[in-house]
Amino acid sequence: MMGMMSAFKVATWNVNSLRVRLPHVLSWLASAKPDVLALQEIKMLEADFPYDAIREAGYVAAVSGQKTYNGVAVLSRQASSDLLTDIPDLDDHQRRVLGVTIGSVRLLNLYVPNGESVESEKFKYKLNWLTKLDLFLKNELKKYPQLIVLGDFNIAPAEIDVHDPKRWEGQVLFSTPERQAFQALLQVGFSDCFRQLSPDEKSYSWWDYRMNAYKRNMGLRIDHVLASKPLSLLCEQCYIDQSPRSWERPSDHAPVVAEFALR
DNA sequence: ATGGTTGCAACGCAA
Repeated sequence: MMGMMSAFKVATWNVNSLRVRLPHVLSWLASAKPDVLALQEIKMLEADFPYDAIREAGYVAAVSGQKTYNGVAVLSRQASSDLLTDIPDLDDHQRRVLGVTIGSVRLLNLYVPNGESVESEKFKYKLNWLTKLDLFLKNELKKYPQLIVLGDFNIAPAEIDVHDPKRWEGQVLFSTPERQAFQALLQVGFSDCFRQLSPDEKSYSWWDYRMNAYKRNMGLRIDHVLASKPLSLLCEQCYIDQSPRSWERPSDHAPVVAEFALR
């Protein structure tokens, strides 16, 4: 109907192998019923993607995969179009990016490099990757006013996003250059939906498999949904669904969900 | 306390 609002529910989840986590994804889709689910670390080739199971669940899939590592996919109820798998001017064989258009919304699903440690070459690769992303997003915002950038950013933006900021200070995922890179992304014209709606909430999206980190709630908020300013005004809910992290043989990440009241 | 756990794939690498 004319003028009627409809909820557009998007989610992001680093599944750490879709081969292992397919039952988790199917179960979560059935209960959460998002319009879109962006997956990271599917760790498989497109040829091995479980298209049939995803279709039977009521979703279509756009996939950018590779063998063994990385790999991203976007599941959606509506078909997606205008797929993009690479950031211009970033020569990267690692499959970490998937842009799609769904209805009036442009989505960019990201698996930002982990960085390993602040002393490593992978850390330099991470920072360069984020710089190139920044330049890319400036142009994407001009093309797509309704833009959502979501995924595993491998950055906890602030102290409130870390269970023990003192211990994590200067470490990868929470170092100053990474946090500055995250702020630079926001400065391009995005809002961190979770933090926008819950300024004081301590809620994490990732817990290390080691040291019983989940049971002790030793987590970090490193998975994010960023919305362009026009869209952020329409964001009505954003939350982290911790429940799948407590399931049998879980991913080390939990899904982050955001709901937008599209016109 | 420089540990520990998981996935992939092959006895190491990446997270």
